[in-house]
Amino acid sequence: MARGERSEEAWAWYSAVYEAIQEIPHGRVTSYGHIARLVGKPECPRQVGVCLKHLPSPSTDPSKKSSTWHSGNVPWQRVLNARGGISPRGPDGASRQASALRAEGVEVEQNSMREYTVDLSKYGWFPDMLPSEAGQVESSDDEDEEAAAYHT
DNA sequence: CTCTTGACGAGGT
DNA sequence: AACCTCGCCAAGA
Repeated sequence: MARGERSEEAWAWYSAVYEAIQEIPHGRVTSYGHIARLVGKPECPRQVGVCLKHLPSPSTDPSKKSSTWHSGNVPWQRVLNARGGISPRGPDGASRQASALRAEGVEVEQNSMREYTVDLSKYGWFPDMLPSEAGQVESSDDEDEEAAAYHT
């Protein structure tokens, strides 16, 4: 199976990841690992990065059919590593992500190693599961981290 | 076709 | 606390 073209399996993986990322509220951030967990592959945070790497640009290319997902409708900038930092990858990539985050009110700091970081305790978004899929919300007693970062 | 490489992360040394 | 290893799996080379 999966020999015709991009296997449907891979497609499904990408879709799930992009959809999960779209669930991240404006002005909040989460980690690759968390997205991986949300889509049922807690051991594959790496693959989440792969998805973003291949995220199409929103570039209005007439010859190209409109991709369902692109950097224009997928808040890729809200995905950071587990430490709340923006991974180095490209020299300009990190700064671009930092700008995008700041543009939506997220405070992005820069440590001595010129690495951008975000305070996860303040902007982190780590629900147990996707709000869209959460049929039941276990209203426990301690869920105040959500309220910690409201008000822009 | 095989081999290496990652927008990562947890666990072990 | 720094560094090493493994898991995972799609893409490039």
